[in-house]
Amino acid sequence: MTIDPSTKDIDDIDWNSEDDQEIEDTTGGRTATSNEEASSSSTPCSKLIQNFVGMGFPRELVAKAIEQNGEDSELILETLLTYSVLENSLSENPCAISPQHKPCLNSDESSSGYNENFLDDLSDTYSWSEDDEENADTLSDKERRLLDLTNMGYPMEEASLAMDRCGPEATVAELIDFISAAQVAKSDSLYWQEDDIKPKLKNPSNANDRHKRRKLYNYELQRKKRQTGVFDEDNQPLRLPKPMVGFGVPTETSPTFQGRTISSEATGPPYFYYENVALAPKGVWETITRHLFDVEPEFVDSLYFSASARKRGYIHNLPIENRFPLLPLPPRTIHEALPLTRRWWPAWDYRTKLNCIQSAVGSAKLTERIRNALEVSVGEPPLAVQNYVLEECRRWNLVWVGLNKVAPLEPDEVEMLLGFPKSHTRGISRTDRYKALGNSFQVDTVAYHLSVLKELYPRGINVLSLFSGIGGAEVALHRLGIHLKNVVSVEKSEVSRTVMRSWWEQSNQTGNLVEYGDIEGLERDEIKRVMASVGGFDLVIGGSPCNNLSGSNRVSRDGLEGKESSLFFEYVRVLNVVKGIL
DNA sequence: ACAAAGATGAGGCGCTTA
DNA sequence: TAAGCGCCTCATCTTTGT
Repeated sequence: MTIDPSTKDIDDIDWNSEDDQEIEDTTGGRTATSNEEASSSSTPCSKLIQNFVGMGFPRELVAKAIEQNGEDSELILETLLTYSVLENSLSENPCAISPQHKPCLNSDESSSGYNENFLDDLSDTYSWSEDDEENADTLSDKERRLLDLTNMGYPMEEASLAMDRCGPEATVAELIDFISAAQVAKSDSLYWQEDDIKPKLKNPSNANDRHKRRKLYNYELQRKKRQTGVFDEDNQPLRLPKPMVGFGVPTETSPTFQGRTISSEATGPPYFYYENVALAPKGVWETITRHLFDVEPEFVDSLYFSASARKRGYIHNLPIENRFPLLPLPPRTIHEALPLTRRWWPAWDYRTKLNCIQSAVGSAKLTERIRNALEVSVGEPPLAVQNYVLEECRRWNLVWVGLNKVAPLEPDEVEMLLGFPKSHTRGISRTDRYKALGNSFQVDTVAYHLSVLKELYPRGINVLSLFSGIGGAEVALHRLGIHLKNVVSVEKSEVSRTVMRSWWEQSNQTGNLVEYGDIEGLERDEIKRVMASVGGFDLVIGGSPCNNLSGSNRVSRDGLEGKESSLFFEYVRVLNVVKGIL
């Protein structure tokens, strides 16, 4: 362990001036809500069904809603209203029924393609009486106002959020004002527009096929449900959201969510941020969540920030409002990120995004094998050859660098795709560079989540960085323009520590860097001592080893109890020590 | 010794089809 | 519903070459 009291000049980083590209995520929606009365859901309550059927909802929908929500009448109602809103927004022009506030900001242009796709085919699937008000006297006051708003054409999620934010006494007019304000802040791009690599749902040719439409309808509902990142309290398997955008990404329309509630036990400071692979074996994320104060994981695929995919789960107690991305926004297609490949890219290789960057790369021999396979034919190769080449390209993330020549990404290119400065890992062996980079954060993704700290700590922060690797967290904070007062870094690999220290010096840091090698040897007294010396920690950040969780591991994918991945519990231990001392 | 190449599937999910 | 298919995955270990 060493302390480096650097006394360099103020660095000349181009602080991205304020929140230029700030995207706000105040759109309505709902997070997981506990259904207190769901315990006896095995007996479908016919009275309950009658009640909702009496309101004008189709019986089959009511049954389905009960199936989904148990017997919590409020949840059932919300689900049914969601069906209703979906129905209304599809069967007619949503804006046409909107009041002066124009609630559907992004439906004018962008949703048209969406509708054309398949949703308009759902329009006449179900019908129920339009005048729900007739039955409104059986509803609570809250439910009635919710109905009012949805009948005006406001999305259910936004109406619900507005009611929660504005309190029980708010008038409908006030609620409308809130919703409108939220919508103004909303991005107008739609996530299904651009980057849906392979749209799985085709336009059903027979629009009258009721059964097919039902399937699509259910699919859409499930999608909406997954978007909220529902985490069932009964230890139900945790489902990954699709699209995997967590609480929102800058480049896509945010999923609807309703803020979130974090237990007092989990509330910062200190803020904590934990990361690992999204596609871990079953039960792993449930366990991780349980040990991190039951905070719901945020699953994000970095392909929304980069030209390469990276599906990761993040658990943190940071605010999720007023995030902003690093600028400039990085290229998000292969052609933009690697323009020189365009010239050689064959039309039959329709990849626009790279797969996840891993720690091993394809060999030069493979490049030769592929070249040989391609050179036997002039012009477009036979389908079998295409398939072989594409398979290898996908498996090894190869790009076209010459005629009939594919190659793995260069370390510099990997650095760029992951958001690191060019040559960040220069000076270590090529193999080590690939390995260290493959184990690292995607900087833009993490920075987006951490961006909320800039406002909270305008004078800089103290960071405890566990499993630092090559310093993804530090680079992210630095690029955000957050001054690093003290960084206490714990990293086992000497090679990675070298990269980190080298970056620290080259980026003219004015704070202190304290390095440890072994997290297991970092005991309570030492933590206490170092905290006293730096003045406590504002952020505890780290991604614990994924070795035993990653699907790529064919030898020892042993889950959280695996040799390396069990170090997750060291993260928990150290975090709790820090919380205890603070 | 060091670096590159090759061999080594399971598991999970989305989606389609029977 | 269930079975089947396509796709992807922060990797490890041994062998070979320099």
